[in-house]
Amino acid sequence: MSSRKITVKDLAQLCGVSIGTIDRAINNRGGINPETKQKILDAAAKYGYVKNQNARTLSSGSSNLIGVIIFNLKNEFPSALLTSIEAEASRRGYSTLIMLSNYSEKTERDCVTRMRSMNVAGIIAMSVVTDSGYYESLIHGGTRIVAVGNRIVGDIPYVGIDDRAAMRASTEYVLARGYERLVYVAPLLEKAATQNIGAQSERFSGFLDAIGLTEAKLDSTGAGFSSGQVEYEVIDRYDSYEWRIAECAKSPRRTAFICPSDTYTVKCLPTLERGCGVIGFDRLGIIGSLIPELSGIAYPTEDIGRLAVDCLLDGGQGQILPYELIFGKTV
Amino acid sequence: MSSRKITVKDLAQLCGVSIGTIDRAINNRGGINPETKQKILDAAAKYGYVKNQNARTLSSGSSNLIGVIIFNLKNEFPSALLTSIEAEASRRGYSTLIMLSNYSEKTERDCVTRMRSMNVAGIIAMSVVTDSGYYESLIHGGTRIVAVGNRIVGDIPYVGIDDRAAMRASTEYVLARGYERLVYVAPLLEKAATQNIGAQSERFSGFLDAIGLTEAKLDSTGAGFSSGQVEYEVIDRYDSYEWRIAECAKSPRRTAFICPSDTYTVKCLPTLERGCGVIGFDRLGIIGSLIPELSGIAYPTEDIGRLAVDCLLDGGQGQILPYELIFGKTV
DNA sequence: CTGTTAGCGCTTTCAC
DNA sequence: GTGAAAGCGCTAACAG
Repeated sequence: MSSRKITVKDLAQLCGVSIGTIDRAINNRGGINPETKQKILDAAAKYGYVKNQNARTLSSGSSNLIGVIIFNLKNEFPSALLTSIEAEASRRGYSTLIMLSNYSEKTERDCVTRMRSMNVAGIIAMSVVTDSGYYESLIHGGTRIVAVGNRIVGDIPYVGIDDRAAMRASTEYVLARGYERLVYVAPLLEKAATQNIGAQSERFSGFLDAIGLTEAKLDSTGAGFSSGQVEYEVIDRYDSYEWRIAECAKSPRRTAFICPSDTYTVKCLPTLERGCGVIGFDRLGIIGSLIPELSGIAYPTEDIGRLAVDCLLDGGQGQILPYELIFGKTV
Repeated sequence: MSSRKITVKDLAQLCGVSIGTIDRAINNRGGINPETKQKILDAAAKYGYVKNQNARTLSSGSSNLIGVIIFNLKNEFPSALLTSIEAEASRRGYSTLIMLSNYSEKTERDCVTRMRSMNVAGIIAMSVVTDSGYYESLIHGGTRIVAVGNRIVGDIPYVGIDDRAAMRASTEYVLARGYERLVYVAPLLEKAATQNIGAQSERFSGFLDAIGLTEAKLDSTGAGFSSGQVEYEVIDRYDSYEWRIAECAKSPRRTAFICPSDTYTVKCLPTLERGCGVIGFDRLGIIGSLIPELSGIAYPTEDIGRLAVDCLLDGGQGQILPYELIFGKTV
């Protein structure tokens, strides 16, 4: 293998044609003699020609890079999402530029800037940015954006499910099963004030929809409250939340735990032995194949990743996918 | 925000200087009047100038992209590794281009080609390629490569621990605790023939070292064998391996499960209740904070990611990091 | 200290 | 069908 990389120019010389012809062959455009084309392709293969993407991007103005901004890789969701994004991007000839925001709004903006400086074809973002104007002005400036996981306020294309409706349906299912006490387990809610936790807020709204309460009312009644025959409790702080789950499980009333994320679902599983119900949300990875089968919402991560890429590249307006409520054995 | 991106040329016009001066200011090189520099930087900020990395790379010949090839994102290790690589790369002003090989040698090579076509500064790879000549010729051709997770045969720089020594120490510790039966749980070994499962093979060698057996001998004795007072068994196939774990746990002899990956460790945890011992390998994520504390090797993923980036950028020869044997409560 | 200029490798007209 | 040439935006070397 030679040390310097071979270029179109070299190839032109080698084949005794002009670089224009090389280009026609390499990018199989029309208007070229099949024989010369074959000759060129053979030479390219023989000499190990690899096209310089930077030059291509610079010259053509469009790159084959898709930027992906996610919070981190600590949960199943971002990993799974990234996997399907990468697969679809690859399939369509694009590469994936990943950056982690670590839930920092500033970092997220830095990522966007860096991505723009590389002329990415577009950006798929699980955003924490709360200022809706930011992405709107980017879009206005010609940068393509698609939001996943967390919806961005304003009219940024979003690919995902209707989290609110899903949680509402999920909760209504639990109510229909005759539980007398519902415990909503969402410690992450404590961050709602300072961060865009979009999907989690939506889910909580769905829960409130189902039990016929507004958030305002909830605030005035405190964390524990009741409505009709049913008692409710919301675990909305990280502080010793596992202990609180265990405590709730001791109630004499038929209790079900409603988890808006399987991160919490796993913490509730031990309560099954006390006869409690548990319903989850996400159903990614191993948790989807538990025995007994877990009840809850299956999040279509695979589809979301794929469709986000398609939406980005084909210029769609985003879309709301159907969710699936699994009637398992744990509720 | 204007629609067209502003360039050095525009900036030069705006500031009434030449593009050479703009360059000196933007890349803060010497030989420029502090005042003009400030004026230029102000203008750049004001007009939202973002440098075109493709042009920079094309012109300078060096990019700020680091390619990372991993099998997939389904386990804790690649996710954690990617996290630390991304952090260090970011810190040093580099971005991370991730591609998944899905354990396919062909895909891995495609990834390498695509990365080379983008002029990445270098590639960090968890490789499955078995042909050592491949990467060697790449290196010879000027591409920087650092292997992590799986060592690549030949003298490709590798950053990681000495897996063999670690497993040997781990096994010796178990032996010293007086167990009468050791079950090595490594179904992945069934892939050894067709794939570079490097680290896993090393670990198995370490296990054999500890019990004073060679692989050849093992082969001739079959999966079950004994040496001195101690009995050994190797679970080296995926086929109903969880059931086999459960069966092994029923033995009247004091049994310990040796897991060369925590993927298997979690499957063995239920046997603790029968008085069995379990020792793990990796200790990533939640498993590191289990109660009772898990015995086993802690894999320094954080350091590996960071050092792999440094090694790649600073041209080191790779390095073997110290491992840590945690004397937990499960053995 | 600052300006000029020649590329980097590829795409894309526009002639022939 | 093919060739020639003008950029894309930036860097770097060389004058002034």
